Amino acid sequence: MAELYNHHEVEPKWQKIWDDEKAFKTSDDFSKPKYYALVEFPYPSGQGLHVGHPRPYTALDIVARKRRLQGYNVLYPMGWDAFGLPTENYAIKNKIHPRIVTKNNVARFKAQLHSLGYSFDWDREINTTDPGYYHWTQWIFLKLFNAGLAYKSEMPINWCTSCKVGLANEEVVNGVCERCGSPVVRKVKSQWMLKITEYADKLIEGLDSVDYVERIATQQKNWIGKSRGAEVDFTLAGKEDKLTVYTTRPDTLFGATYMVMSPEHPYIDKYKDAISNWDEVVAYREEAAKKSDFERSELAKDKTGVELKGLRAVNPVNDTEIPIWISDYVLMSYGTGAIMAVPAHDDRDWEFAKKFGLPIIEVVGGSPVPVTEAAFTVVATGTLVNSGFLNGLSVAEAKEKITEFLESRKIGHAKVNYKLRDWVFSRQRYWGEPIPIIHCDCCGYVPLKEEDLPLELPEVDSYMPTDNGESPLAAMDSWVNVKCPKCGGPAKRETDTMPQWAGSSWYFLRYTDPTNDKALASKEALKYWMPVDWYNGGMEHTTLHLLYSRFWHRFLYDQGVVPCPEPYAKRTSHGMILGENGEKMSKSRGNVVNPDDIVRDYGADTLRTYEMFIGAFDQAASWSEDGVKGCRRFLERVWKLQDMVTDGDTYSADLEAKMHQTIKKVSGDFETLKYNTAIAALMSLINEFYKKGSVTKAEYRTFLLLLNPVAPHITEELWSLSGFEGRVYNAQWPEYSEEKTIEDTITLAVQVNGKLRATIQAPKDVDKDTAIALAKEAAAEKITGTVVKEIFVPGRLVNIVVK
RNA sequence: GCUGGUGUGGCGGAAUAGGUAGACGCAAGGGACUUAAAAUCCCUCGGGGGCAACCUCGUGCCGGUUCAAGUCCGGCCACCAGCACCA
Repeated sequence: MAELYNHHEVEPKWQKIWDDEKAFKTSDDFSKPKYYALVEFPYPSGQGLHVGHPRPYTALDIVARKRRLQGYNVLYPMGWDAFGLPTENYAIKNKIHPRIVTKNNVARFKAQLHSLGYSFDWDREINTTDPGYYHWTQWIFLKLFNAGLAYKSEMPINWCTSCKVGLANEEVVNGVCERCGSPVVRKVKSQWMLKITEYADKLIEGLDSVDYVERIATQQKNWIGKSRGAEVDFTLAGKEDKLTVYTTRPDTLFGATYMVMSPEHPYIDKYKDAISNWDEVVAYREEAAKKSDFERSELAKDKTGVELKGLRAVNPVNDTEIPIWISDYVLMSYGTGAIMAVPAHDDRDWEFAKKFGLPIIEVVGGSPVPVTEAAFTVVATGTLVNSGFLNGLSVAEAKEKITEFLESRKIGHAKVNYKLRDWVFSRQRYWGEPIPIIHCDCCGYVPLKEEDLPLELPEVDSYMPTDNGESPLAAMDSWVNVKCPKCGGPAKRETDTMPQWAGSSWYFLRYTDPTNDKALASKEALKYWMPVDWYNGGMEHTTLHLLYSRFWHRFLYDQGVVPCPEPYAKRTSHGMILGENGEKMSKSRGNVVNPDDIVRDYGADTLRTYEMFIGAFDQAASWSEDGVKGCRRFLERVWKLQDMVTDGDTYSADLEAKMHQTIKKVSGDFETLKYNTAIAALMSLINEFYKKGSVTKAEYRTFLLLLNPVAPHITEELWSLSGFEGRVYNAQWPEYSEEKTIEDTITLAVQVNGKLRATIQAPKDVDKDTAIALAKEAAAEKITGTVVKEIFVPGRLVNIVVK
């Protein structure tokens, strides 16, 4: 009899052997077929690993391990996204250098990951805070700068009142800081910006060439928010200027009964003298300025606004004079900051018109209710009315015709707009990559020379950010004051640092050649390894990291640095692991599970198995300690299987089909995120072995191989105890034969009028007539009346239809 | 409001292409072993009816297509996620 399964001995033993034997070292042999599996590298926080981390890591570890058994050269790397605010805040609070904090956190994370038995190639470990790494982050920034895609701009930014730092639009969630939950206000600051908008189309088109799960692709498309329409010039009555608007419905131009400008529109000041109710306008404008963008949209229900009395616009298609209003429902940051209002065919304009008693003119017929009752916004049906030369046309035809008309008269043109904004790239913080730019009064912004990279973070006395919005680096005179690389005159360094997203926007490239000091990675390594074959990560990164890194990668492709336009061939996403009570795990809720405790009490293999068995991989799942116990029980049954092994180099006759079915099922499920059913199939198979009380050597061997990617330690131990050759990690993945997955004798369902009445046993290749004859015999009592139809589905059922 | 997704036992969840609903696991109940407990093993486990073989209802709700619907179509409802005055 075998001893009881002791994970305390088995797991560290094999982790050491794998390390010693360099079991998972990625080969530099570029002639072998490659497979690049990637999980998002963690931010090494002070809290240590969370039980959420092992879910994606185990999933791709399974894929990586399986691929190795299938003969691929596998790259499955890990590293640290280590710049960032929490580390800096911790450093400030505890007066420890962020570098030290990072080092300690990384050590803890690494030990935790190691205890889970992941097959990462630790020789390729990277760290974004390493100067040898951020050398190339800065290098990419210089490329962007030289290509005109990085620029400095005075603009209102999202300012987190607690972190004292500017945020990208993507980092503001419901008006508060994504990180700390504090209110975000608008603040005008000079910021480095990246022109991601220039890549909007390429980022949309690129989605067609990759295999992303549907919801990720759609979310990215919605975030980029491409819309097609036209810009139209309205003249200001009695003035030289034109008021240009953007609309997606140029077909409704005849229905424009008033205009609305954003309260920030420059024409308001320009035509101050013409506006007779100036005091009222100023009051409204001040009121609007006080509100954050969030409040403005929160208060969306009730429209407000003020008419600019004395200023009127002329509709270019019918020369009608119409009033101009200002209202905060029109945003300065989208389109032209002004709109033509067509209340009959736009919900917002309709509400505004109703509130202020403005005329509503129907120009698209087909509305189910009069347009005085509700706006008619449907585009698919409807024919133009009250619209001069557009009358009788469909909406689509009218759009085309009016655009031609506007272009021929030079009073408008087709125009595409995006919701995507440029990326605010400055952070007024210490613990980030210094931006390698020098500002010279004569030469402007001058990039550092490539040979002067990396520009290392200097030591400072205090990491405290300042209330005036300057980075702690600004106080370091000796570092700030330099000579201009161009003219040699006195100049100052940029003191803002890069956001955390910088280092993670290209890290997958570095893994291919992590120690290269001549380039971010060699051309050969990039050509061989890229693109990433399978990238899994959190849904929360869809409009942040995932979009940013696609942008950088596409840019690097355009620069000839990387060999393919898209970085990730396949992207999947895992669901969150919730607490036992179904709520998000958090300290305050007291429902946090520490993976260290699970590894200690049940073992790494149990944790891995449980997290894969917990439910559908892409959906949220609640933690259950009882569920963990169930998986441990399964592994103990696996352990005890060693006492049932009998000689036999083949599968036994009664289990042959089941063996082939299981190989097929497990092989397929590991590829399609269905880890839970793969494990269920293995449990089902082991139940068969127990029912028989024995398992042949061949069956046992296959079983261990199939289970190995999920539970690598116990399978490696059992493999070695059974005297199988070598190690599981470099054995071969088992094969199945499609033909053998079908049993010789199958069970057919017998239905009468679609209802199950009996089952029959028949040979697998039974013909229709025999099957029907058997079925009629088995369900004879139920067949009353005339048989009108007989249906035979091979391998499935017989259905007798009687009347 | 818009976009995407999900609704199946006491619970987590299964069910290629429409073809025996509830795999696998958990919990629960009963039994064996034990002085006892834990562990382990065996049995039961969607509702209702029947001693039983069986019958009947049942995959959020209403209708439809089909020999056959958890799966397809039409119309609702609920929940989750993302976006949200983007003209």
